[in-house]
Amino acid sequence: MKINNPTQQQAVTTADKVFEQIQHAIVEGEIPSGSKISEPGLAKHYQISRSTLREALNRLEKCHLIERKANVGSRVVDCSIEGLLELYITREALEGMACRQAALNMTDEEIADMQAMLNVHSQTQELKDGIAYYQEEGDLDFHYKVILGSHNKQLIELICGQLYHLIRMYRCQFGMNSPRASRAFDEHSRIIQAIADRDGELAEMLMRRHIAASRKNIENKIAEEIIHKDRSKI
Amino acid sequence: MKINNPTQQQAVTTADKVFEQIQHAIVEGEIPSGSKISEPGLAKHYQISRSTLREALNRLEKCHLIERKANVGSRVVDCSIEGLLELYITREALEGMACRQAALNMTDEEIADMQAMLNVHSQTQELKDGIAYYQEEGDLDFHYKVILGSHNKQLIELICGQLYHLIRMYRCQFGMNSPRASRAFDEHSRIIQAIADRDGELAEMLMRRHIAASRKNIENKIAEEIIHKDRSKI
DNA sequence: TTAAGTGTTATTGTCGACAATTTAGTGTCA
DNA sequence: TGACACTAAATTGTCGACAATAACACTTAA
Repeated sequence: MKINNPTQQQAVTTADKVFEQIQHAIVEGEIPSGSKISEPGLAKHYQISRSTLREALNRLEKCHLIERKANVGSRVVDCSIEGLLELYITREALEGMACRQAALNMTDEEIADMQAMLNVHSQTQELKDGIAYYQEEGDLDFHYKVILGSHNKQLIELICGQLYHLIRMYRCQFGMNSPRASRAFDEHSRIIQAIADRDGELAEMLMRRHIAASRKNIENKIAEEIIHKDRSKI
Repeated sequence: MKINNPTQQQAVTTADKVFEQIQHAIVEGEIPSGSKISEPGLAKHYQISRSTLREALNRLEKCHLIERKANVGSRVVDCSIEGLLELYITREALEGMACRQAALNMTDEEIADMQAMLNVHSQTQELKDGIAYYQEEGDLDFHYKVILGSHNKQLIELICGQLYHLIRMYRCQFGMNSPRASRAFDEHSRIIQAIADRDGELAEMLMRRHIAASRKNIENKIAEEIIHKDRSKI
């Protein structure tokens, strides 16, 4: 499974490939957030025509990485703190419901598969003290499996197809490799347990708390940084 | 406020206008759901070039009214019962959270405005037995105001910019002018009350029940229709 | 010095044509 | 008759050029 787009098919057209390249560049911050996009410039850079580039820009707009205004042009979305918090609130709603649906709709095989994955992660975590690996791939892997397990095309499309690119962008730009690794692991375990018990209500509640905890963690971090900056100013 | 797109600006470019026309045609069923879209055909019909048409198609894809496959073409989404139920589940999650946020973030003026609107609706409802008007415009108006009241750009864009076009499409195609008018009115009242009390938790719960009730109403209706069909077959 | 107005430049929107791919149809062979 | 291969037609993807709009610089007047 390609972790970036588990739902979409492989890129076949050049617009697809350029879309993925630009997407990567935006997420990684190579194209800075908030900057204006020059169609002629980017087209020349990627050696394609403007029509093809615009096709790629449309896909970027679809996953909320750029914003367009008629007769004015495109800008990369800017990563504000408010935007990040709004994103997490939306995520809490969608993934919470996805988790509830997963408890109702996942097959026994899918559940077993997810439990096996968690075992692998737990060993890897113990071996490597696993903060980096676990949070980067493992966390996304877990959340993807839950979302796909909802068997709800709307939820899958909205979360995996749209929100997650933005989330990855924020993670990169704000340098969040999340220090909650071990605690997150426990929370993941409990969520899987609730799904295995087919307890949708509990599963949703746990997932929402799990994401809300991340959000509060971010809020605290931001608050600390502000305090730190204020001190250095004085 | 234009009820179809309270968030977007007015259409200025021809691609925008054609987008709105096709959108209307799809929602109203003039272009049947599930049918294939011929780019040369539609371009000729609207007297525009294929480039412009493709720009419009991209926006239709953005609000999930059509689906595209590389090198194959576009199809109007087909209105399956499963799709409708999935849509309502997603809506329950998003609007529930939007309602919670509205309770936290709406200004006193916005709340007063919404209460005034409900009063107007109640009178109109009594006057006309108001099923048609209330459900069509009034219901959408209420939900829009709550969503906008969340002051959360992500939620607003996802619900108003994307999901609601699909919902209107299903409403038209399945001929749902909802017989829950008076009951829905009571539920709306209670939701506004919870928002006015700044009780986010209750507001979310009530909104979720409100939407879940609609969903169950649909499920029952579908079940009846199936029974009816089975009888007529025998 | 600022404000408004005007002309120039650059960017975006739209167009028609060509290339690449898929689909449909035809014919051949087992 | 059915399945496979091949050809032809239609559709989609890509390209470069032109038209329309917005951004910028400069001039002029208060």
